[in-house]
Amino acid sequence: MKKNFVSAQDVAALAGVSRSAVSRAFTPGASIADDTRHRVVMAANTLGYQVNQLARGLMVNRSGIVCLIVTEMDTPYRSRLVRVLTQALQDAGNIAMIINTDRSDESVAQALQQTMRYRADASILLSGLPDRSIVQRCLDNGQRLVLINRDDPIEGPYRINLDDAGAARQALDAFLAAGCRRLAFANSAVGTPSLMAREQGFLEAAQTCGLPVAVARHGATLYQSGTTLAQSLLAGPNRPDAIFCVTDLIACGVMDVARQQFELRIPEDLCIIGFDDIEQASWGAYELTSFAQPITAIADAAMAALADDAPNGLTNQRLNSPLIWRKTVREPS
Amino acid sequence: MKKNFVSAQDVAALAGVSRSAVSRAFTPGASIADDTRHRVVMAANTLGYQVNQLARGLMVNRSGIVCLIVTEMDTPYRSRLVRVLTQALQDAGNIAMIINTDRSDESVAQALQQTMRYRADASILLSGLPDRSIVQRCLDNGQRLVLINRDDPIEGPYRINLDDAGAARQALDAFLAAGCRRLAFANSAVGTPSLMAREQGFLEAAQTCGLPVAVARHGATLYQSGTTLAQSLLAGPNRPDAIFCVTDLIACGVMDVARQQFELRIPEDLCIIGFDDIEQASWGAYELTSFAQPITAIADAAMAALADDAPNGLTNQRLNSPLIWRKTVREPS
DNA sequence: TTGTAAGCGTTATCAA
DNA sequence: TTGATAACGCTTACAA
Repeated sequence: MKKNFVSAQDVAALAGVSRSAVSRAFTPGASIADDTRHRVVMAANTLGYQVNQLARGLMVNRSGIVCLIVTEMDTPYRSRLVRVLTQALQDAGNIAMIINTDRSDESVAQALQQTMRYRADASILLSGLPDRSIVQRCLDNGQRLVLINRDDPIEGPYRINLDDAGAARQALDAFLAAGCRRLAFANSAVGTPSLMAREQGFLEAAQTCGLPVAVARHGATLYQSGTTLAQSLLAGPNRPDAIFCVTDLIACGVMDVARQQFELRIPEDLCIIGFDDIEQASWGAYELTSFAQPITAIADAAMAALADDAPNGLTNQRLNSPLIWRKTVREPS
Repeated sequence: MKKNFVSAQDVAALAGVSRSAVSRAFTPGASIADDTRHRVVMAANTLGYQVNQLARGLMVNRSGIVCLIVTEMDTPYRSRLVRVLTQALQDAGNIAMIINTDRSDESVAQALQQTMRYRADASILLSGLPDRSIVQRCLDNGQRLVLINRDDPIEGPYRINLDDAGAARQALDAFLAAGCRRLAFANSAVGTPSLMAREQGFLEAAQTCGLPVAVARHGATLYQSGTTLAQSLLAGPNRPDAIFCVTDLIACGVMDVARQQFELRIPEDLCIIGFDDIEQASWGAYELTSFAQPITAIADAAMAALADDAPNGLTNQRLNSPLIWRKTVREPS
């Protein structure tokens, strides 16, 4: 039989006060005499009492729980975002629940239902987007919804996005300044809005300059996809001298086969730009020039969206991802 | 004013039944007529009702919440473990809460208090260990406690550990077979029990063979520490020809400076073994021979410890980490 | 099989 | 400032 936790009742008995006094002792700004609060706290400590947030949430209609719904959270960028978000939530007095999903809308819908069962104050979606009806249901029940890097045209939730197209243009400029003319784009096959926005932006910018772009799409957004993408891009007749990779993970894969299999020097023979600025981008083996995800800004925006007095003007934030120059693009001479 | 969620009351009213009927409709194996259950479910669907787990937890004295207490969760090994654990919890019908800590016992103690406030059924500590009194308090309140890779001699919690010393011996054997004689050990300065067990095991095994080991300790268990460790180990007069790195992250740092700064060939001039088998270990730039964390076995053991009928014999599991041969150690010829 | 009523551990309201 | 009492949304005897 499972033991019960210590309750306010127990504390009240030991301290010789009513249970409301115990409640007040743990409510900031409640009207209670210093003396009684002291007695209650003493009793609570000897008993090891902790306020039951489940019961408290029932009363105040606010659980303090925020749900993070995430795919592939063991990926460098994703895990860093999760860490920063959970930390920010903690600092704000909330607590994070994590639900893993695959990319299917159905699994995200299930996650959102779970979120509602625990009466989470808010859900933050790091990937995936379910049916509009379930989104609406969350909203109807008073749950906040924050979408990160989901550029879908959906009304209601707060949305935090990057200027992917702008970054893509900047990447093109960097390549042109380095003297590159045979351009390529290495994408995964998942087709997420933000990923496609990077491709689209790069293609359009190149078109403006009258330059063609070889684009390849393959697999998940992982290192392994980078290796096979490099094989198809570099084996062709008109070998590119610049590849914009939709993600650092892919860029690392591209670099490794470019060097080891095709014996290319980077950046002399081939320039590379990635996206995310994961930790490995700064490692000696890569020194990858990459656009940095503004993780803290994203977390700040998310926390602002969760604040009680969140203004309506913020419902669609677009943040910039600065280009971090390292050694995979020749500097303009 | 925050909106309320739909309650069983609302559903009962719409379905024309009592609230207990609603409760029964969502309790597996409850005695209820098919017809009424159907009516209730219909009503629940149109209203978007989800059982309130907070209130439910209050009644059944079981929240379904399991807390993961973790340091540096954006590290490759850690994030993979968190992903697998959260997934396993989900599959078992539980839900994961995440609390970040620094390594201080105080912050872990605070995390455990938070865990108790949410009446988590169990807490899983991936790092850090607080005062025995707070541990005891969790246990007293009926909360399960699982410690992963914490080799502390503490009674009560379930403990899941690796055979670090055995792995260290195996590493030594591999180096010896490769013809290495000038041994080194690259450790971080954090001094976690499992990290120290690897060092200790390596030193003792080497001593048995009468071989000295140069050991260096520095910084956190991160890539950057590997780079500075390599600098101090490789710059000396009697340059090692084999380095056992306490962690893959450190091994990657060591490899990058060994190659780029000291122009050493791996494994011809220098053999390296790591620990964890993180994803990057398999990347083309490293191809690191490393001991694999048995992540799924760890998760399975943790889930077994959380099961209602968890036997007592399991309280101290020790798992093996197989050596994954890649290309940083010369094969015995 | 069903509804009524009590109880879970809180906070909020209202007298005292 | 304090204690009694009524919610909160659920489950679970107990009767019907």
